[in-house]
Amino acid sequence: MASSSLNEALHRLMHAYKWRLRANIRRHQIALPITHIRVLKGVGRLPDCTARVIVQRMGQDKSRVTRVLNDLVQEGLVERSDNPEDRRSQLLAPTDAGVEMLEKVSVLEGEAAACLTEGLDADELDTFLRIAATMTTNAMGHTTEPHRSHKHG
Amino acid sequence: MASSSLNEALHRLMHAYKWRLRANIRRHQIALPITHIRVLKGVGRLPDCTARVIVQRMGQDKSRVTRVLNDLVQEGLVERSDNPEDRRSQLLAPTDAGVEMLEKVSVLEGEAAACLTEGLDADELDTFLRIAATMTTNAMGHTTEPHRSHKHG
DNA sequence: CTCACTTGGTTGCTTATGTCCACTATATAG
DNA sequence: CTATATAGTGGACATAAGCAACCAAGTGAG
Repeated sequence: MASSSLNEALHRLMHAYKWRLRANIRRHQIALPITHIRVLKGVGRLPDCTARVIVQRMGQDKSRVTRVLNDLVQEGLVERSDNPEDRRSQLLAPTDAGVEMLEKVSVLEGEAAACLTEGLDADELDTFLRIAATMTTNAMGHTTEPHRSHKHG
Repeated sequence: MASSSLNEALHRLMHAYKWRLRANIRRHQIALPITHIRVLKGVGRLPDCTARVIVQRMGQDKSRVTRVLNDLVQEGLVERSDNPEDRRSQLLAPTDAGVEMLEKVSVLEGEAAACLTEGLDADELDTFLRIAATMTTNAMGHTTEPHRSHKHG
């Protein structure tokens, strides 16, 4: 039946996709885990990027983002600078090495996407993306919200 | 660019789906992690199930499956029995408690699937499943094989 | 039969990922 | 100023995944 199919299909797809990504990362000799790559991408793409922005865009835990960011700074791929508008936060930007890395990553992801979409036409891909987005929204938005920072009223 | 969209869409979908599943698991007071549930499902569904079968079906690491199975046996949800056809392996079957758990799980997954597919018609869902399956195959089958399971050539 | 090799399973170790909680410092509302 | 919300950090822990070494049992070749 459909429900069970969907669950299994998603699990399989997740696993396969991650597997493919990892394989590509290896082939390209990139020493970064997937999450780090995603965060780096965020930093590179978003203009006035702060940790908060990353957290919101990726739906990840704050502390996780902090740690990943620490790693990226450590590796010289990202730089923090004071945020003139809020002294609690810092602006994030990729270093030259970070930009270089981002180019590699772009290639890598392009390859992964090309691999996955082999045999699919643009129309199908489009449909898939649309449905995936719908499912994502459905999954997130239902019962209680994912993370409403603590409140006590 | 489509490739970037696909990558991000998959990441988001993965995250959202897992999140939804976890929320449902909590609601149903089931004390099993996702992987354990999947393995239990496999054991329940496949007739002459061994660890090897699970490994192949789920594409998971052998060691992981072993450990999960140990947990499930520990919790009294699965039983091992000697495999008359191969003394290296054991046949796996759910206990009564396991069957009971499987029923709960079935409900839970049904709910998750229902949540995800809200607003999608059967046709769209079907398309999604087909494309997801294609992508999974594409992702797995490309460069080097993960493990060439049993021989066929 | 023995020998080499394969296969099913187990264990140890390491990394990656995700979540919860507590805490600091700053911002902002009343 | 006080109370509370927000941005970020770090600790602790649970889950997930992978790799390598290993044992025991099967299998095929000689």
